[in-house]
Amino acid sequence: MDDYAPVMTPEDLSVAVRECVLALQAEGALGGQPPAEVVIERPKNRDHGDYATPVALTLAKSAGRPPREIAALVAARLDGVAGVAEAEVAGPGFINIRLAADAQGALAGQVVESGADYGRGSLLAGRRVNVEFISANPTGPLHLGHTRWAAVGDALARVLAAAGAEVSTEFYINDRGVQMDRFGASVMAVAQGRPVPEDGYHGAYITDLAASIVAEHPEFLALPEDEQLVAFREAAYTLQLAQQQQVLELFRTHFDTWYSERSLHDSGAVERGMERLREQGHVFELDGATWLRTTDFGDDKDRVLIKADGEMTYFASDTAYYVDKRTRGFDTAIYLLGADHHGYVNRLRAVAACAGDDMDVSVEVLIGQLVKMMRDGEEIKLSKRAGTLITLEELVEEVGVDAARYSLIRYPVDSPLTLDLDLLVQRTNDNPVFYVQYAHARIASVLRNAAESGIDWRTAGYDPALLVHEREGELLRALAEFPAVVASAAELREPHRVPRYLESLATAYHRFYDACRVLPRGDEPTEPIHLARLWLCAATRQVLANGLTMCGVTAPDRM
RNA sequence: GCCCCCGUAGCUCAGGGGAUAGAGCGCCGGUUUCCGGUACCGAAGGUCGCAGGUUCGAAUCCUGCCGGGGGCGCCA
Repeated sequence: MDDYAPVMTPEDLSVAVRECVLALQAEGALGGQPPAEVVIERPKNRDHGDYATPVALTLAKSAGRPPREIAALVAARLDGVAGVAEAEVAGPGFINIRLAADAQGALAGQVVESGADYGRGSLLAGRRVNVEFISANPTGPLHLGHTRWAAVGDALARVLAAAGAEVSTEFYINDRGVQMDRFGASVMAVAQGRPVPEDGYHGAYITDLAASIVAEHPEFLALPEDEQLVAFREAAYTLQLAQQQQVLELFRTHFDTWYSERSLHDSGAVERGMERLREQGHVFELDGATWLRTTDFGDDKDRVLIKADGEMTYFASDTAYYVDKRTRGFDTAIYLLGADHHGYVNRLRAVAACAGDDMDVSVEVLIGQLVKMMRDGEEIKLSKRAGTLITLEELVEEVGVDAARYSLIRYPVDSPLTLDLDLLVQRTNDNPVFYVQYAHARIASVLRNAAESGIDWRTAGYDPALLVHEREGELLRALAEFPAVVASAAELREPHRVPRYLESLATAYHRFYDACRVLPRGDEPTEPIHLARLWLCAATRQVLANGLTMCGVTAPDRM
């Protein structure tokens, strides 16, 4: 495996085409703006070659020549490039390119050698990124609204890391304020055998919390009322937070930092944040309150930091928290928020600007639309009051972690999403996660069979020039796309591109498998083509596994 | 009133300025002596909400309108 032909990936091809253009321009054969980057497409129509580039069309204007003329020049030069079998002008000025079989087939070897690293890149190298998501009150179980973020936030972090960013995930614990007191009061009331206060929390979990706290600390009930409230509040907080953490662990969503709002206040970070804003000159006093002039930076109204009664607003905490993140060395703070928080976008951006940062770089807010659920063809109405709130845990129990995560990640976050529970448990093609996992399991099975037949494909190596079948080419080009998919998913903060890609890769594999026999039949001898196809299988398995891992979904060898 | 999101096949939805707009489901019809048929192939099905604009080129970018969903706090 050390003397196979050099690989020609789409990225390589883009560079090669650009070099052709630059050379022509340097020689004076072609005018116009030197292209910063050359677009390479994978044409849908096979008559248009393996790859195509519209570079001549984009160059035509600045070069002052017809696109087809430019395309002819570039194509002629491209014909001599190693790994390019053919380059021809088509249509209004596209250049259709066909790769040499060995240059395309060599990718399988590269993928297998790269292993888990294939797909990783350096697009975001050097960027320190904080991804904050969920950030629920520790006053109850995580529900469906949090679950989308648990999946998407985690996948986003993995995708950003794959693109080279230094990523840290963070959960902001809202453990301060009246909600906590209401929570504590609710648990205490139940423990005392009294009804929950009108403005309290009503779920059955409150009863469970009260019961386990009383079992552990019967002495709490003897405390004076105010001390008792604190005791129950703190004990319930500890239990509930642990429950959230445990469920998220189960959901394979890992947080590097659990950041307590209390610690933000206790550490003096709030004062430091306030100081930073005063230095920047955007803080002012009015009507006895202290304000931040966020309207200087596109917010529709100024915001109160300290109320006239001297109390900090929630906004003050948010602001200090942002400054704290920056102080901890993050270049970018990404926030994943629900649609009900879209009003926060301009506010957070303005906060960054008020702190002296570039709000287009330092803050990014992703707004997610709501999640609905269906069962038996009918929408499940979710209501806190009616107690039909679905928790993360219940969803996992019903459909499993893989199906839940995959189907939540599969859609752009800014589009509303309806989970069909009946579909998610189906082990059929209708269920995309099974379709992709099945492809992985199928390949694993082929590789197992190869090993059992004593075919040691890995040490035997392969001849990449043998992968000339149409379906082999399709599959190789699909594999070649993966790094660009990961890069764009990271750059655009759109992790859904990964599962969508995996589905197309699974299709390409099934099509290949359907048309190309991998293992020798019966007692046929092992031919070079079998080895080449085994490498192709192994490469596909690797990319499916890498992509599924990026989604936090397992890649099973058997199903 | 102001702000955000959405409008693409019968349904659920992909589609970062490129050639003849795609997938799954559903419907109709096919494919297997042997590697996982939980697969594959084919057919039918579209004024990409409407109207302008930018461009060599628009589902994609811009403006306006129509339709649907969500949101506005000296609350936390």
